[in-house]
Amino acid sequence: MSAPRDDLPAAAEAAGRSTSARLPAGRTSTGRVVPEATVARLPVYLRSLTALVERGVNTVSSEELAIEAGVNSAKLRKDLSHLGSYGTRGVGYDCEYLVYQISRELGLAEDWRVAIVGIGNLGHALANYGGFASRGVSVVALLDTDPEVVGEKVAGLTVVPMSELEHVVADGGVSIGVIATPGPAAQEVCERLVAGGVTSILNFAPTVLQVPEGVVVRRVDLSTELQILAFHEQRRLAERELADLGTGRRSTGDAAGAEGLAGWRMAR
Amino acid sequence: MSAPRDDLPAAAEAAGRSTSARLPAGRTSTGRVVPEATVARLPVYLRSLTALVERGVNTVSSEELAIEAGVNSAKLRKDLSHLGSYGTRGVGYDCEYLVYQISRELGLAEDWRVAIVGIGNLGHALANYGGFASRGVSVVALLDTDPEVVGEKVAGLTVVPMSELEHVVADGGVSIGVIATPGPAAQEVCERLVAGGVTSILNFAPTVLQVPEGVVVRRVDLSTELQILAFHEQRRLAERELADLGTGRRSTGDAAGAEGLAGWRMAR
DNA sequence: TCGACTTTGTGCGTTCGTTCACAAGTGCAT
DNA sequence: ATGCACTTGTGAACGAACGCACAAAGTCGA
Repeated sequence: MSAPRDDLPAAAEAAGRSTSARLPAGRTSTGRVVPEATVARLPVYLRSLTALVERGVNTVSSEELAIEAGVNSAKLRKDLSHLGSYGTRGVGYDCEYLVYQISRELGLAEDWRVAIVGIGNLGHALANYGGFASRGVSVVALLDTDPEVVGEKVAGLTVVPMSELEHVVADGGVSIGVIATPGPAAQEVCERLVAGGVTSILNFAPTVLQVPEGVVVRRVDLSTELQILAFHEQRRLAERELADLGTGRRSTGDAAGAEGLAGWRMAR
Repeated sequence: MSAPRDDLPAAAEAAGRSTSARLPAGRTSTGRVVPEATVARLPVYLRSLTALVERGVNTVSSEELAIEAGVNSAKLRKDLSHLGSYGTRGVGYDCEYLVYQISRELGLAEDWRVAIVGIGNLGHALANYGGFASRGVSVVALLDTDPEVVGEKVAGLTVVPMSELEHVVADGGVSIGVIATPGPAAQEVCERLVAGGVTSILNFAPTVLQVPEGVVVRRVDLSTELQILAFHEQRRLAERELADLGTGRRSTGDAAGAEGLAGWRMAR
């Protein structure tokens, strides 16, 4: 049977806390260094794991979880090894325990408060998105300039006017700001968020924000994503043409066709 | 004058990742190879450049453009050098010409057709997003299951029922699909899109899609992004606590406060 | 207790990406 | 012309990330 590590919510302290004097950027509470690339994948693993738990799965091997998460199994193991040795050789990983450990690593034990600025369609979508409400992150404020929108109830919260921004952010203990405004407004909103004490920003506006040192910004840009896809489309097209020129029909073009379809669901 | 620019910690990796099999790093029409990391930044440069053009700027140096785009100038130059030698030493780059070259490289000369599946709040937001309508990418179909939504006019298009999917995609020459459905529906939608001939997918659902070889998937996941920010918040918190332990209260917290604000706008 | 089998954790070579630093080119003033 | 100020393009060093392959560590059945 799987290793019964029953130190779930309790042993957060026992686990790490080497509390050595120096902790240069990059170290976590456990003193380990978690590479950025790994951090970016942890949420994916977390989601796959919670899905498994809900399906009643107790234990999962790196191979299975890797398929679920769409990564290489060696990479998965290395990623997890950065958090500690939480697997059991010959068995795999205890799903629930791993969920707990990854959550802890990501800082989802605390409850980070989020304010969303700009309650258009996107802002609505974000506010209503139940996905993160569940753990670690809770939306506590919605703001907009439009008098039509202000006062409206969205996802159980009342939209407040932009003039309240600093107030709401500072008093509400908000540390993460989400910008879903049109591009031109983004920089100013950003500055006001930071002034209110926000130190992390998720920016959906098509703008590169200028922020003071110490503030982390992540940008999500729809048209950027589409343009990257366009690039790949074009490249594929060029390759196909080139291939056709040569042997008639070999290589990549087919992969997207019938042949590839046969095996595409092997994972599951 | 310390640089106020904050290097985005994870910019390169960020949200999207290609699920498809190793595409042999893109060759351009000229036979050059453009690294993925560069491709991911080109849209940002493109946006900065078009903004400059609109402001009436003719020429820009790598240093200026780099600030605008939030990257290191050496990186910018190397990125651009992958497209060819389009700059003039001692002068800089001709904005309009560079816009043209980057557009061409990204494949925005062609007009890629996009279908959006799932017209909830997010789907609405995407459909109405004017940003990409302008160049290279045009939304030609909206689909949803909900009879309430089907028939509705959004952004000048009528929402059609999901049963039409393969038909609309195949006949409409759609090569890029955007999935904005709830998680559970995503995999099936994906399969049907591919069956209709889509070879690139932008997935907003919280799911890892299984696709046949040759199909490129980029994933944009809100809660993933927030969890990454939570990680950084936590790390910063830990560091601050540790710093306070040492010298009383000269903490990094101040950096986000008044002190940092002084210089943060120098770029502009 | 033993041996066959499974799966983790990681050392290592490779590839990819970033940054530095500077030679080579360009325009301008003199 | 000549020299100066400026900026590109890139070689080279560095660093991060990937993935293979395997020893170590565990399980399970007899």
